[in-house]
Amino acid sequence: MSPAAEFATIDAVRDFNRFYTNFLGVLNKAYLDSPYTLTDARVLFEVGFRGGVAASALTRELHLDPAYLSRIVKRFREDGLIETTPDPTDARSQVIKVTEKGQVQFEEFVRRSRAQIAGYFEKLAIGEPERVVAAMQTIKDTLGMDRTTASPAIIRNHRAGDIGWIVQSQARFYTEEFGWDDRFEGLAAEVAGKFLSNFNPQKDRCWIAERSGVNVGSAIIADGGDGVAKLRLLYVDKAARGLGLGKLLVDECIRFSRDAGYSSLSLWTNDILDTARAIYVKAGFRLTAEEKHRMFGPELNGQTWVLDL
Amino acid sequence: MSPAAEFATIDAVRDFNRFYTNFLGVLNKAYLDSPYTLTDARVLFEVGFRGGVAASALTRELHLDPAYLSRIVKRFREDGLIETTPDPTDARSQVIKVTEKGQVQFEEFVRRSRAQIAGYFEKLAIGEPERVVAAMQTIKDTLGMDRTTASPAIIRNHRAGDIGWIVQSQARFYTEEFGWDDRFEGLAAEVAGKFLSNFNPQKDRCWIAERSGVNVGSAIIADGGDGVAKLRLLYVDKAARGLGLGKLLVDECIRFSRDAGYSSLSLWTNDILDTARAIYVKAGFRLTAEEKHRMFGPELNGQTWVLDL
DNA sequence: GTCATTTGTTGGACTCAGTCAAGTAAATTG
DNA sequence: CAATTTACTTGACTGAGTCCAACAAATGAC
Repeated sequence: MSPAAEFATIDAVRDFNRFYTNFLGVLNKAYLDSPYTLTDARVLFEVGFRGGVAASALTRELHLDPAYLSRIVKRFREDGLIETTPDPTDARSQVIKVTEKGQVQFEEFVRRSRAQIAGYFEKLAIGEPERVVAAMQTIKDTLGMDRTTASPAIIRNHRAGDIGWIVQSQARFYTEEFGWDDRFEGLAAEVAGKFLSNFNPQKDRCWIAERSGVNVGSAIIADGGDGVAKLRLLYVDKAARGLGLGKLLVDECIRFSRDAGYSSLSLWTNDILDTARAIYVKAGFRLTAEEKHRMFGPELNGQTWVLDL
Repeated sequence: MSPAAEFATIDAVRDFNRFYTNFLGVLNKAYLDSPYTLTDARVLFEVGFRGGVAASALTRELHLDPAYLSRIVKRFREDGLIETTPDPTDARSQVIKVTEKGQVQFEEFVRRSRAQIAGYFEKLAIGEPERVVAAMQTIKDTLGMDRTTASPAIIRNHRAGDIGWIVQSQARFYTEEFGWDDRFEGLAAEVAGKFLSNFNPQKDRCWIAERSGVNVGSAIIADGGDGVAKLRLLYVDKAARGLGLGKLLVDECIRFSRDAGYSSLSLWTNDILDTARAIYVKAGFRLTAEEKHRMFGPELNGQTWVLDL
């Protein structure tokens, strides 16, 4: 970073810190009408979340004074929220766990905290919460020291709005990356719309890859007739590349197609999409047809791949 | 947001809050080896940044107790960091300003704070600081928006991904609000897809209402044949209701349809959508047909409205 | 086996941040 | 003009959190 840019960047961070200090201050009022303080809640949360922590780990994790923590632990033990047992591997240390009563209190904290945030998010436009979460993820992943603990992705079936999301994200990506025009989005929307309109749970399926509530990938299996399943709209967002999500989605598609009784699985793609092609090849697909076209503006090499099930 | 998606999103926010509380805790140690506290710094910063503030403004801005602030101001005055002069327009109030000495201390605070953050940023890869700052901007703009003084909405033509956004936002809204099923999203996607596939700039148009980079509304005019324009997919997001965007979009539709040489403008809607209907009535549309249907699950009253141009 | 280190616990003094109540003086409202 | 509200000030107080010192017991390093 150049020094000039540095000041602007740093002051932007300082500005954000002032803003977020305020924001957190408002949120933390949630604990006001309980007999516990914010620090109490943080300790109980940490103990409840992991299960069986040493006091020394807590002081490091939460940046608390050992003396202070010791007193909090003592109070919690007297209140019956946690119990401590000596650590068998290190007799100096002790293992701290929540009791059932502690678990109840812990869940109460979680409930309150969630309600607070939900109150804020209610006022937001569709898609805004996801943008915020994605931004938070970016900050945490970048500033957080240990890079290994990025939150994992899950794969689930589609819900309301997901089809629209698929169209939107693919259209943006192919337009920005390859300069495809409107017609691609039109085709994607039509394909996706027909998929939903003719949806048959036995023969059709849509998978969404999601990470901390944000959609990051998709794949669709639709009935192509004559025992052929069509794999469509495979996509993994830039933010989630390199995690093997593409392969996971394709595997899911193959398994489902087999179980649904299809005899083969077919897909249409364009040869510029290298990573996707690599996944198809690895999964055993073979190229059955190829033709140049200009369906979306630039000249492209359309390819049909087939896998016998 | 659906409740299921909500938990993942909210817990991601809670996770970030825990992380950032820690991060801020570390940063705020910057004031430790100065004779001033974090609150002192906040006060001096606010006074230094604006110049000539009333005490009451400070209490509001920094969420401080008047008594508490009064003492801080007193101490600062004794230390020669600030000076207070009576407000000529209101003798109860006083104007607080930094002295030269105060300015020096203020700059020292800024320097320290910057050094702290710079220390963190030194370890980052090229481009990462910018990503972090952009993410912070997103969070601040989304959460911190004082929605009353919010940046105004603009209306523009569609871009890549907007059609997908329309499908997504409408599907989510009608599913959550009225319990409509998948078939609505399917129909919306097909309609929107056909619109793009057959797009004719002379006869078709799509408007997007946007506020600080976020889509908040939409409307489409498509050629219905026989000189009839079809108004479709009118939508204003929850976050932007009450700003008259719906009317603005409909007006835009009417003007375009007239200019494009259509003889009438027709639209299909459902009677439960009260605010939309009010807009149509006001614009001069008249109800020409009505029929009960169950296209999207619950029983609905479909209505066709027409405006002669 | 000794010595330094780590993991806790306890006591006491202290500061910071904030609350509460009461009071003064000016401004605003009816 | 009286009553209420607003802008501060002061005193008395509290509870959260920090700092320091001392201590016990176990562990690790050499």
